[in-house]
Amino acid sequence: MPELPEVETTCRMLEPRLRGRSIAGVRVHESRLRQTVDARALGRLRGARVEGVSRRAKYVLIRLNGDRLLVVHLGMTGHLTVVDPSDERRDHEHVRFALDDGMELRFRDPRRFGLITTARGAELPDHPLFARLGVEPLSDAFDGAYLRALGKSSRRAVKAFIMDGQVVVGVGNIYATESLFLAGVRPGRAARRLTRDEWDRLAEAIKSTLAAAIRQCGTTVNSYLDPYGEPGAFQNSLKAYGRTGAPCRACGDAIRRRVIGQRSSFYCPTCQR
DNA sequence: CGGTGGACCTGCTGGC
DNA sequence: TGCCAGCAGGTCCACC
Repeated sequence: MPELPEVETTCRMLEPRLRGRSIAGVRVHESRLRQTVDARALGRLRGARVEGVSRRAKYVLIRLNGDRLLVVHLGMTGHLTVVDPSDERRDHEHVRFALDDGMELRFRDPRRFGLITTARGAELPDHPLFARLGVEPLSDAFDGAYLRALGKSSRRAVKAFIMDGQVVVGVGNIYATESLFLAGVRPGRAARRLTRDEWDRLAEAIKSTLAAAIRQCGTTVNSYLDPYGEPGAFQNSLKAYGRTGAPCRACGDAIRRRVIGQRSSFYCPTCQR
C-alpha cells in the first residue's frame, strides 16, 4: 500500500492519538514479518511515553522518552490503527500495544512484508535499515541537479532509478508513474539520456505529486486505509497509474502499460518522450 | 561495481 | 460454483 504520502498521512493522524500516551502492555501474535519480531525488545517498551510520531522514508517513527524509537514499516499491506480494545481482533493483526488511556494501537499486515522493531534515536544514522537511505524528496537537498549528479551515467530505466531508495526515498510505483507523466518523460528511458531540463522537471514533478497526494491523504487503489479506517482520495487524481487503454487526460491518446523492473508502468506515448 | 531477477506473503479479480 | 493464473502500494539478497 504505502508510499510516502500514505506513511505521512498515517503519522499525522497517529500523532494526536499517541502523543503523551504511555505503553501499558505489548502482545505479539505473529512474529514472522519481514524481520522476525523481537517480542522481548518490544516488551521492554512497557512504561515508555510517546513524545511524537514522525517519518523517515517509508518508516513510521514513534518517538519515546529516553531516546527510544518504535520503528514500523508498513510494507505493501501494513496498517496502524488506534481502536477500543473490545474491538474483536481481526485476521493479520500481528502486534497490539495497550495504551494508558484505555485504547489500543494495532499493527495489521496480511502479506507480512512490513516490520516492527525498536531503535535508539542516536543510532539511526548508523542503523542498518536507515544508513543507506537517500534524500527526502520534499527536502531542499532534492532537486534536478541532485538527480542528475547520480543519474547522468546510469544505464537504468529512469523509473527504476527514481524508485531506488538509495537515491531518493518514498517514491514507489504509483508516484514514480505519476511523476514521470507530469514531467513528460517515458519510464523506460535510460537515466543517462535525460537532459538537465528533464531532470529539473522530474524533481519538481516528484515534489508536487507527493505534496498533492499528502493533501488528499494518500491513494487507495487496493487496500490502503488511514488510522481511522478511511481511504485516501488521490486515486481520483491519477493521470496514468492503472489507466491502461483509457484516454490520456491531456491529449486523449490511449495510456499504455509496460513492465519495467518487474513493476507495471503506465505512460502516455504522446505526452511522454 | 551496477543492474537484474527472484524471493518473501496473502488476497482479490477475471477467465474458463 | 470451483479452480487457476495473474496481479497488487516494498525491500533485500544472490548472482551475472
